[in-house]
Amino acid sequence: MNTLRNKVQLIGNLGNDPEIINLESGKSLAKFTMATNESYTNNNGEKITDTQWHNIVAWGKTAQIIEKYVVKGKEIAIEGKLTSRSYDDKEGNKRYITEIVINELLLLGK
Amino acid sequence: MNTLRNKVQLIGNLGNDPEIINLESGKSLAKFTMATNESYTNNNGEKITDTQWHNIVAWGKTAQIIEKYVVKGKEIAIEGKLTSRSYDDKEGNKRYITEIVINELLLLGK
Amino acid sequence: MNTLRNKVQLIGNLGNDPEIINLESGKSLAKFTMATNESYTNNNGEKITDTQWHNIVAWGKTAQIIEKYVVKGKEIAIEGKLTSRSYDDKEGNKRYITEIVINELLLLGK
Amino acid sequence: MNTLRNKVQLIGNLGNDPEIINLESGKSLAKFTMATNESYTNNNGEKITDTQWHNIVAWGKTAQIIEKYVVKGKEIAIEGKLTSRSYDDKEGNKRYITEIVINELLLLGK
DNA sequence: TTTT
DNA sequence: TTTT
Repeated sequence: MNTLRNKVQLIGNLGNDPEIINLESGKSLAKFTMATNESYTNNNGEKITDTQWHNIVAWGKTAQIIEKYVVKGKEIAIEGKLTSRSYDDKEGNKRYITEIVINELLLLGK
Repeated sequence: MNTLRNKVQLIGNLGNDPEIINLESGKSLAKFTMATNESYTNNNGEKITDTQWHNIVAWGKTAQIIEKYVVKGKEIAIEGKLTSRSYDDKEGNKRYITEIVINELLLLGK
Repeated sequence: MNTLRNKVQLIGNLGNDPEIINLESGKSLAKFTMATNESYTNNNGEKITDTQWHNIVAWGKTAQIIEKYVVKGKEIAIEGKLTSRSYDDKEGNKRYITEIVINELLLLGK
Repeated sequence: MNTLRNKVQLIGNLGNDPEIINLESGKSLAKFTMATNESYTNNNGEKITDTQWHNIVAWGKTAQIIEKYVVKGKEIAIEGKLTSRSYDDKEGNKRYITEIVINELLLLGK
């Protein structure tokens, strides 16, 4: 609900195998990183590739589909919500991380 | 080009007046933060408001429109690209920041 | 589900008051038309306004929100699915109609 | 410009080879139909497939890419604008057609 | 760290 | 730090 206010859509490839976490509550969680690749020719006629890496999180039924079908290198399309949170690192410093929480997943490629 | 691979859409309000930066190259740049608000009722019947804050960047003509018409509190819709970059902070630590670079802007409210 | 394959997003205004239909099954249905306005300057320097009209349909809880809060002229944002169907008109000719079935609704303006 | 107000995103397959039209003005135009497939299990436990067919139009450089790389059956992702227009059929009756004019094209599959 |  |  209210996904019209905060929506991210990415098409790209996984950089690693998903990490599956089974919480004590019985819920499961999948985490992985995903690359989006854009290539274009700049003003100097050079071919540029811009790769962006994204932190992805999925819950529940989507996490289970990911556990079953999604591996490192796989091409997927996702839609989700952009979220940021802070945590304290080992040295006690406040760190910020931005993650996309998946609403919908599409398996591409083959 | 290739915006289908990396697309963010947000509808929300500015948390501060945009910072306008005129680069030596003649290009201008606008930076601000934007909140997206989601409210829902949780399993305990409590009304929850989840506010996410986003770092927004705009270049060129869009930066000029922002300079003219967009102020703290203003409601806008944007579409852009999700980007992350690292920089070194004052203590020399590597820091990461995630920003949305605007492709398109819509002024809402009045 | 599977909304990534067929998604329409519109921001615009209602052309008429929504028609609310209460089906015998107990379900309710809202129907209305909605305009999207685009204005631009063409190659001859003339200011052009292109208005597109869309047939919108909503079911269930969304239909009830529309019945309560949405009237002719109101500005809304919607996300939905693009559908086409055929029917026979009064003269017995096959006619085709394209409609957007709402997944999500946002009330704009005030 | 102003694509935030009227945006369609489809992922699916071509139902026919694109028709390429070279206008006297020197512009080229590509036309084809595209299916989006949704499958789900209904309340009676039956597996349902809902296929929607869409009329697609592309101009200029996108039409040239389509001419080169896109054939019947090919999987593509598109983003475009929802438009409707009327024309008179052979019997002189006013007919309406809804088309999606492509802004952006992505070739999927292989 | 992916992919084309 | 916004807004409803």
